[in-house]
Amino acid sequence: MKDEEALAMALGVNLLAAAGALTAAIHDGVLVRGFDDLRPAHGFAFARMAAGGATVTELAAHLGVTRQAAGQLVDELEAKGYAERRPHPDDARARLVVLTERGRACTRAAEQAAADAVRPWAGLLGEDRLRALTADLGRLAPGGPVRPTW
Amino acid sequence: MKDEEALAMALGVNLLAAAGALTAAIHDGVLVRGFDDLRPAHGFAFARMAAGGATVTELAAHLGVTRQAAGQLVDELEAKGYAERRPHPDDARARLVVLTERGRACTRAAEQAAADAVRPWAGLLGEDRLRALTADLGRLAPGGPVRPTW
DNA sequence: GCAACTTGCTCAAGTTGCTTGCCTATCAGG
DNA sequence: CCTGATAGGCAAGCAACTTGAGCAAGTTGC
Repeated sequence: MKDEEALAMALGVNLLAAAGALTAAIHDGVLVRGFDDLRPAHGFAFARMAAGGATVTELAAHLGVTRQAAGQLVDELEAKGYAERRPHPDDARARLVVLTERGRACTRAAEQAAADAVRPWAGLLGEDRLRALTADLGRLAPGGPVRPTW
Repeated sequence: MKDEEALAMALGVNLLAAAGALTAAIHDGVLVRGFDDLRPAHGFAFARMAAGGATVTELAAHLGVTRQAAGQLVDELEAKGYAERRPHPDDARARLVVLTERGRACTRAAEQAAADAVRPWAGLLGEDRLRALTADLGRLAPGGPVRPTW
C-alpha cells in the first residue's frame, strides 16, 4: 500500500472513531439527563427544527432519507411530546414541525452533553488546536451528510 | 448556548460531515471499480480480516454487532466470493474467515478510492496540516467504534 | 478423567427503521 | 379553469439487525 493510501485510510478510521465516540457520548449524556426514549437520529432533526421549525420535506432532505421516513420520525417525536405539527403560515399543503418546550429542553441537554464530551479533548490537544481542528474539518466537507446511520 | 457548547456541537457536526463524506466517496470509488455488491460495512470487516483472518466473534466485536449479525455478514461475503471460512488452526470450535483474492482486490480498490477522495483535501489544507489533523484525531478517540451505521 | 461450566458458532423467529408505490390536497403557470 | 409540480400521508414490503435456543469443542476443578 502506498503512503498516500495509508494516510487516507488512517484518516478515515480516525474520523469514524472520533465521530462515533462523540455521537455515543452525546447520546449517553442525553440519556443520563432523563431523555431515554430518543436515538441519535432525532438530535439531527432537532437541530434542523431549532430555528423556527421545518417541514417534513426539509427534514427529509437534511437527514438524507425519504419524506415518508421523516414523517414517521416526526410521528414518533410528536407522540413522545418533543415536537408538534402546526399549520404552515404560507402553504396550506405543508405543515410546520416545531419543538415543544420538552424538545428545547432536550436540545439544551444535548449541548451540555456535547460540551462535557469535548472538554477532555480540549485538555488533550489544547484548546487552540481543537479549534483549528474543528475549523479544518469544516473546510473539508461543507454540507456533508449529517446522517445518523446508527 | 455557551461558547464551549457551540464549539462542541460544531465539532460534532463537522466530524460527522467529514466522516460521512469520506465514507460515501470511498464507497462510490469501490463501486466504480467494479465492486457493486458491497456496502460500507463490509469494508470494516475486510480491514479486520486483512491481517491473517479473523473469527466471527472477533468481527462482531470489531463491528459492534452481535455474533449472529457478524455471521450473516460473513455468509454474504462468502456467497459473493470475497471471503471464505477455513478451519481454525488452533481451535476446532472456531472458524477463521479469510479474504479471497477477490476480497484482497476489493481492499486495494478501497485504498485507491480513499487516496483519491483525500487528495483534494491535501490540496485544501496542505499536506502538513492534513497529517497533523489525522494524528490529532487519532489521539482523541483511540479505539473508538468503527461502526458503519449507514 | 469425568462433571460442570464456558466459549464459538449457527439456526430460527421477531423487531424496526427504512424503502417503494400509490393516493389526496394544495399551489403555480398558461 | 386545466395541467403539472409539490407537500404530505397510508400501506405493504424489505433488509439488517436483534433476542432466544441449541450443539460442538474447549477449559476448569475435584
